[in-house]
Amino acid sequence: MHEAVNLADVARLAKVSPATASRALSDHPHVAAATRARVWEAARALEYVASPDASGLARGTTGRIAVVVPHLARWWFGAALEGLSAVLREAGRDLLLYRLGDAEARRAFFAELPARRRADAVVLLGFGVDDAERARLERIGVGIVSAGTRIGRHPSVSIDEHVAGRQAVDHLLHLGHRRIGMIVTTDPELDPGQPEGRAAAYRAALADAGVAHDPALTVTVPWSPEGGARAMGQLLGLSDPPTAVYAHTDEVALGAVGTLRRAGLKVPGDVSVIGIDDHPLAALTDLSTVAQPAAEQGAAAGRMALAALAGEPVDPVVTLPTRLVIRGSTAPPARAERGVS
Amino acid sequence: MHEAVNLADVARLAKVSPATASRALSDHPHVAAATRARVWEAARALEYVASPDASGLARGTTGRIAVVVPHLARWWFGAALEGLSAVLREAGRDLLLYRLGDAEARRAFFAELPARRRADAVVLLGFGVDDAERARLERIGVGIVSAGTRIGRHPSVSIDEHVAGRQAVDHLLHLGHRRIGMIVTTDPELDPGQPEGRAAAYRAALADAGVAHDPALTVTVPWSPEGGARAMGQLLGLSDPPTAVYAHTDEVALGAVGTLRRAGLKVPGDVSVIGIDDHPLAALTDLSTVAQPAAEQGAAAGRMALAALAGEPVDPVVTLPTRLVIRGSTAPPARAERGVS
DNA sequence: CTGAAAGCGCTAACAT
DNA sequence: ATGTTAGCGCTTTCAG
Repeated sequence: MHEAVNLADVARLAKVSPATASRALSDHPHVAAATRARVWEAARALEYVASPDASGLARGTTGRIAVVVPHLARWWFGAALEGLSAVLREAGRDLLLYRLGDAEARRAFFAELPARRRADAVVLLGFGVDDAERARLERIGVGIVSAGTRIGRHPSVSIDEHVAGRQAVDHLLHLGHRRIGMIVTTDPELDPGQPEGRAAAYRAALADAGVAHDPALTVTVPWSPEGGARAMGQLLGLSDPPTAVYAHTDEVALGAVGTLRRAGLKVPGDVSVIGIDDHPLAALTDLSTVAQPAAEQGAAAGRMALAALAGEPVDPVVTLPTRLVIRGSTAPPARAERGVS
Repeated sequence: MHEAVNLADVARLAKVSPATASRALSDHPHVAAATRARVWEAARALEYVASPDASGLARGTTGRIAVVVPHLARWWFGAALEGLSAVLREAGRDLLLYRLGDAEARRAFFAELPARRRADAVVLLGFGVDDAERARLERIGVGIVSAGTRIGRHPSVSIDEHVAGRQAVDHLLHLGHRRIGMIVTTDPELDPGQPEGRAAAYRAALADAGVAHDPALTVTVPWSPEGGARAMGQLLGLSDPPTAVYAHTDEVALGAVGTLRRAGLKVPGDVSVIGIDDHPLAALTDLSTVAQPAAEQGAAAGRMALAALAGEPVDPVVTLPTRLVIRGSTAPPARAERGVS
């Protein structure tokens, strides 16, 4: 626990002024090579680590990026955060994590703007904000970027929800399914636009295939694997149950598969199931899905934030591709009921 | 993006000196109630948020806690981080997140001590460090606490790995299983003590039950659900395969279940499977397991760090309880092969 | 109870 | 190329 060593100590040991030491350590031009070497050597010897607070104060920046997330224990968020943290680490920026747990934490965050003066930029991961919240956020006075959702006109990365939904539903249609159920999951904390896009894709795909839309086949439940299980139960209770089910996320799809198994039904023999995400357990449980690059979205958001800080131009909207991954949970319906396309 | 407002602005508006404004805002004694109210009102009007860097510089603290994790996309880490972040938020501390991805990132972290001067305490989540790393860490000069592993003599929270392992294996033994396989998962990034404890429990449980230890029944694979799948394949290839399998984590257990299903075997009819964790998907897939409180471990670590900062006494070792959760993946062996206990 | 002044550790003109 | 001088925004003695 030896006492903190300052720039002054380094300067003294290197026999230069603090100013020169500072210049040498921050690789400024106009520093004699020999001097620079002497200073670095002194710094190394003393295990000197500059105080970012002090240099930030003097320079007017913090060296930190604030990252705001609504969840941490869900796959997408963890993966996105991994991508983001790797990019920030590479750039030598610190990551300040703000988790908006319940409604109260969320209200407090936007009311108290804790990120103010603490970060050079704010990255929002996977959740939308209302106009009032956006206004508050903008008062923090730093750049804003987001991944997985759009925040006003600020730069953002995400997938095309509509395309992802079409990839999933079109796959089921191609297999010959005509009676396709959809499990919509809502999460008050999340981006309201996400379920919308994925649900609209379902309706559009059915319409394009000439399949009549049956509202009974759409079940909405709050986000959670248990929700998926319950929703599947409801679909099975229908007088004419679906031969295939499209869930908005893999975790929910896995819940549905669980219910089917317990009901003694075969997947995909009796019912096909597809999700969206390509959660690590999807590969394991042989779940067909639409893969989305979560870590890449986080990384791209990080790069955009860094670019904005560097004054470089930033794409306002980056869309990353999704990919249909066909595994063993989807197959043609047992008795092919080909529609009159 | 209105210009940053400083303490000086607040002081001016409240017609007091910056010193008094500072005292009033930090709820010091010896400030007239009227003055205090005037200052707070001014601060509110200007949406003043103090610069933690400046006040930290002056006061000698940072208001931040550094949290170091080896992974983010795995359940335990996300959950622990959630518990930790909630506690820190409550206490008004900021959370600085350091993720040690690959070996290079890890080396850099310990070599460059980026947490130095940036945080008032360091919390290590779920991984052990070697002596050299610990020495470096201690040079950061702030308190250290850990969850999920022990770091020298620093305070830590965790479960009793040995007890957790016994709960799982004893359950299988109680059901009448005598030929029990174990899937050990190693992760170079993680605490080497963890697999040790869980594996030792297996051997001890078998010994106590008078079951001879067959080395062929222990398979070691690197951490990953796929690892679990492969390991199960190997166990199935044995001339006398196990009737039950104990996996060190649920994610791995689920991989094993996948392999069994693909092989056309029934769980638990043909083979019982149990894991450790109580991962959210365990409930869903009806996996028996030993539940461990991940979020609580993170929260406890946070509280310990805060207590240490406050100069309060801190328990050096906190052990949280685990709990056997019996679900549908475990049952008595088909042909009960009672041992000669 | 309040103000003036010094300083936290560093950087950025401004000199030389 | 290097040293000197001001602060960055806040807290904190030390005086009143």
